[in-house]
Amino acid sequence: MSTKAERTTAYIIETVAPIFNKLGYVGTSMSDLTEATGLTKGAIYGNFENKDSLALAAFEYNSKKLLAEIDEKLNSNGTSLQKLFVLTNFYRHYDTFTEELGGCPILNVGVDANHNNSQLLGATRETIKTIEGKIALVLENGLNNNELRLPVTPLQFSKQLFTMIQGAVAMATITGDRKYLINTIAYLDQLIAREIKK
Amino acid sequence: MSTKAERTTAYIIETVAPIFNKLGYVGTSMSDLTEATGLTKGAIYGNFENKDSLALAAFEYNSKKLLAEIDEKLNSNGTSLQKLFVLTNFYRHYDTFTEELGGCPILNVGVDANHNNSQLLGATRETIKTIEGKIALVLENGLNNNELRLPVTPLQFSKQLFTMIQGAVAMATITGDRKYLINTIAYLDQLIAREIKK
DNA sequence: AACAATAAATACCATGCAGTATAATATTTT
DNA sequence: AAAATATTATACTGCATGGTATTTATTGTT
Repeated sequence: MSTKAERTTAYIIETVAPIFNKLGYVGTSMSDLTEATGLTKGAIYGNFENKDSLALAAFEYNSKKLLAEIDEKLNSNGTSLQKLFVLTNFYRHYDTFTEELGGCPILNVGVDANHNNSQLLGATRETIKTIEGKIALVLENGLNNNELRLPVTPLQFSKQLFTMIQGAVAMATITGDRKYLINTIAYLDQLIAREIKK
Repeated sequence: MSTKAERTTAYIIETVAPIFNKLGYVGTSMSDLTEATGLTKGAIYGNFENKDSLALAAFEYNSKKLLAEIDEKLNSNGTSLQKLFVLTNFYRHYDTFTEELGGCPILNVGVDANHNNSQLLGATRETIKTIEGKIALVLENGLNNNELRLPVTPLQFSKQLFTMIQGAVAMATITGDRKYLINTIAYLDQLIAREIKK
């Protein structure tokens, strides 16, 4: 069984993660966090060194949730092509998935941290690399199994795919219109079916 | 000739615009602005009611610069298709263009303002609508001149195009890697040449 | 149950924040 | 050039910020 401190640490992180994601690093104040958690600053600073480390833990928490979900989709049963479609289908409803995270962590933290917090920015870049790698792996398997053909390297195609997806995420986030997600995913499904399916 | 106040107002806006764009609304302090402008708070508050109105003016300034550039590209001589290629070429070097703006105003302000400043968010959405409309107009002319065929409405295709572009902008911004721009634009040029050119 | 160790609450810094009233200085206008 | 006006600098609010030292409460151990 876990100790008290471990449990409150976990509680703080999961409570605080969507707030940091929504309001940004500077936009989030310690009082926002004490209010949301119902704890005092003493409790929070007893479990985290400072605001920085808390924000980083919050991002890692959200990042892990996202990566776990993507992993699950890409490890589902079926051919590489089917895995890709499961992934695109996930992103079709990405807005509802990211609701409890406080929005897309990559977009929000990536942009927010860009000129303000190099550590958070680095963590975001790592997450991006990881996702691109995961998709590339599926594509590579598809190549090896003779399921599909690619005009470029697997990693390159993965990056291209992910860029388009994140474009839809950005536009949907900023405009508040999920049609950007729906339409982009529809386009990507077509692209996959026509361009890389063998 | 312009009055003194008008000139300093303009000076403040152009000096302050990239700072707000880089650091975000909450991330930018009045002392950042007095330091950058060399003026005192008295001078700034003599020309702007508060931080909000200054941030809005700063965004409008950046937005206008961007819209003017896009207008110029889309009004260049040549066929609709050529105009599109001039536009994609502009976005290929978008990172250097937005350097003096402090980054892409749509991405930065859109994400930053999302849960923090509804007025700025509204202004960003307006800018997006305007750009999408401008591109759609070119596509419409292309249709009328029998230059191209579209699988969807001009506005829909415009949105799709812009989404992919903004995806590249987002990824390039977050990762600091302009290859995202280059590769996405290369893909879009191909797409335009193969899919919609008649 | 009593004690030791840990965790959380309280009360408090120093500092930076947006914003303002007023004084000083430019700039127009006469 | 002098007077009126508009513009900028100074000095100062009140408040919120991140962070901390210390006290109180809770937990785990003998």
